[in-house]
Amino acid sequence: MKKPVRKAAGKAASSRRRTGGLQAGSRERLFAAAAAEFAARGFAGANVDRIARAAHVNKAMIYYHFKSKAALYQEILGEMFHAVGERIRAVAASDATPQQKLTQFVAAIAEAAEARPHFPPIWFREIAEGGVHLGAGTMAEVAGIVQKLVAILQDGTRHHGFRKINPLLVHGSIVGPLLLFFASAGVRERLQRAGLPGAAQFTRDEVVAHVQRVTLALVEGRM
Amino acid sequence: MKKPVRKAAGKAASSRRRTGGLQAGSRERLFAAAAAEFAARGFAGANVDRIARAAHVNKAMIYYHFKSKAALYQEILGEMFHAVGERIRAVAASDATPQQKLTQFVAAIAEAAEARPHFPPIWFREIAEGGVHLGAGTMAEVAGIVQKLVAILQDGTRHHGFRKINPLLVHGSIVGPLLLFFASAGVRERLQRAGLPGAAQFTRDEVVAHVQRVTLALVEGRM
DNA sequence: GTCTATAAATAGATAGAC
DNA sequence: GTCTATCTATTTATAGAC
Repeated sequence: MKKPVRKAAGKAASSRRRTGGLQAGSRERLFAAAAAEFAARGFAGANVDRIARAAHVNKAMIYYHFKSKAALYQEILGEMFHAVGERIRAVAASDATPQQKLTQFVAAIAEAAEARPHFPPIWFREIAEGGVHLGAGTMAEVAGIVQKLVAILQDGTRHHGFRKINPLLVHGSIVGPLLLFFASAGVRERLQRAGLPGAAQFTRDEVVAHVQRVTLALVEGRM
Repeated sequence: MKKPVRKAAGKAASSRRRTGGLQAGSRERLFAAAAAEFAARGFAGANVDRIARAAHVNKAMIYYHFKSKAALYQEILGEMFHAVGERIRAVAASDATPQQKLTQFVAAIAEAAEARPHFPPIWFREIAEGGVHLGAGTMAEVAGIVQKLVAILQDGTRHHGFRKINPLLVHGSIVGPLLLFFASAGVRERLQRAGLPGAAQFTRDEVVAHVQRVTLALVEGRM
């Protein structure tokens, strides 16, 4: 329960840079394999042996660099939300209009989901689990992302004629459909085979454009 | 893998009716406890001992009436989707206008989620897992639910001036936000404490009304 | 049908050699 | 830092008494 000290001194600069002490490519392989495992099977269902094998990393090595399976999972969660946050902050910091920022906000979420395909299912699972694995830092990151959306909407309401609307509703209408789309490829594939034509055959672009239209209509009072 | 024969003859009518062979209240308690466990911990994380204890049912009894933990889970999934399907079929069968049916469709999903609070998280997890636990019957039920929406939209397009729109997009814009809302109470509570005011304080009614507005705007071409 | 006790397998975590 | 071997706890599932 004690925050691990970030092994400060006594370590000369080595060839690896900020890889958490792991060999250069190992951390990437480990995170990729672990993310896939957590996405497919959930935290409890994930198997460290399997992760180690898939990442070509020794299992004891994982436990040497991470306190536990939970710690590894939390680092992955943190890294994922940090990546999303980076994109969102870039959008919010630009000098675009609030309308443009909203459109970009939607695109940024979609791009983050595509860059890390395991993020949507993991996030779905974490929501289902009540967020119990989210550390304080990651919670702050998530809150910060939503805050950026709140700020865009506030700016829009004050200076660009946006309708007053609960930002959380806008957030839900953006993130809900997007995550659902990106997380549900497997289920949609099955639904298609179960007799639901078209379930597996609509594209990422259609969905993004659709969510963008809905978002703009929401703030422009067309509903 | 062989469909279990529905234990036909040789069993005189007993005092219990269609409880799957379990004592009258037991099946309800078992399903409730199991749903809570699967929702909170996922399929792999769910513990049959814990389920048995919470339901005041003997564990061996569970294995006597269900083939395995997976079979129990699948029955719960099936029961949940059947309940949703019943509501949706009632909506679709009415003689309301397509607009009214859409509004009722949204309300029906919300009511189903409230009647079975563990359904949204379980559905999120199942989506994340690629739907691997969905039997053919349940898949058909899910497909049927979406089909009802497709039919409402078709009727609307043909005879009520609805804009032509991919029904799956409409579906995503209904189900995504609704499930997200109902499944995320825990996370929103935590987000609120992490400094996101209002995250935990918007009501079911707001969300339902919002999704209803979005849905109507979608088909009426206001976006 | 219902229970107790337990078999059998799985998987998180670590000791200790190198 | 990295590995093999293993300890230990957990947990699905069932045998067998009643």
